[in-house]
Amino acid sequence: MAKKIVLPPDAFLDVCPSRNVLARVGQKWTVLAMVALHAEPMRFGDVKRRLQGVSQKMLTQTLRAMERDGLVERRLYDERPLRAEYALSPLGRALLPLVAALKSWAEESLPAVEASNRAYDRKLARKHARVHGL
Amino acid sequence: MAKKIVLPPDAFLDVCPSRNVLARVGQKWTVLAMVALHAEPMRFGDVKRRLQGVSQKMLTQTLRAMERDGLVERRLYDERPLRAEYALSPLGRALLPLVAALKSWAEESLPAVEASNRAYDRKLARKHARVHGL
DNA sequence: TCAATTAGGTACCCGAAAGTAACCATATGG
DNA sequence: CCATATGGTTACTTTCGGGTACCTAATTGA
Repeated sequence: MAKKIVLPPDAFLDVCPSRNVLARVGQKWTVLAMVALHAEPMRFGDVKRRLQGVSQKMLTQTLRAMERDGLVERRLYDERPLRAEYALSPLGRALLPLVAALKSWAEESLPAVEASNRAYDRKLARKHARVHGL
Repeated sequence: MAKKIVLPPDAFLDVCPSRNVLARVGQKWTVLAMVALHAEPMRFGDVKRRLQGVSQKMLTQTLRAMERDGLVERRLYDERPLRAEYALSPLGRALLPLVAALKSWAEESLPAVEASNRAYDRKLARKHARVHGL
């Protein structure tokens, strides 16, 4: 039997499963949920209140997916009423600085991005007027 | 007229447009395209070959969106045949370290994530068997 | 003359992501 | 008795990201 050669993952290759990992971080609520959990474990309702506009279903779905990927740990306490706590796992804590930086970058760059959007749209409108008819 | 109070962007708020910025970075090909352009300007075809599996339409769409957001600059040279070069803008270069780290994290964490997936699925299967019927 | 390269654009379609609404159980407060 | 809170699940629907296929238009090589 020939020795199996193991290549390091490379997301540039279309067969590479690391693309899936990348895709999951790209889910709508994942980054925000991670940042919400940055400091201490939070209860479901607390996270929900933090992520304004998230529906119950989507938050459950997001947290479940993160749990499945090993980014968060879910602890369900058998109390009445129920109590569920979510905390970043070691893997999640390793990812946290990256996504937190991403969120911060998005907030800081918002003015620049919006200005660029407007400039692009104006340029496109001028071109359209020139070509299509003024 | 009352003085307008300007709050800093906060992606936790559901009205905050920074969420859109975050969403665009989460698009399937954006991160890979940015990393591909990390070193030097590249031509359309070069980027396409680098991002294995990307369709021509999606690459155009991705690069256009990035251009509109001010992440890349597109230079079209009037040569025969046409030549188009894409380069990271200053804004894009500021974002590059973050998305590059994200891509690296995805590649490095792939084994851990896959192991976590398997463990989670096994646990879920056991629970299903216990509840539904063995 | 035919094919391939350059860099796109457009029409059409599917499946996944996301949202809405309803339901469940248990418990406390009015 | 009803509303609230806890933490979900399920069904249904809609949106849209992403894909394939086919088109342009100019130029080069076989």
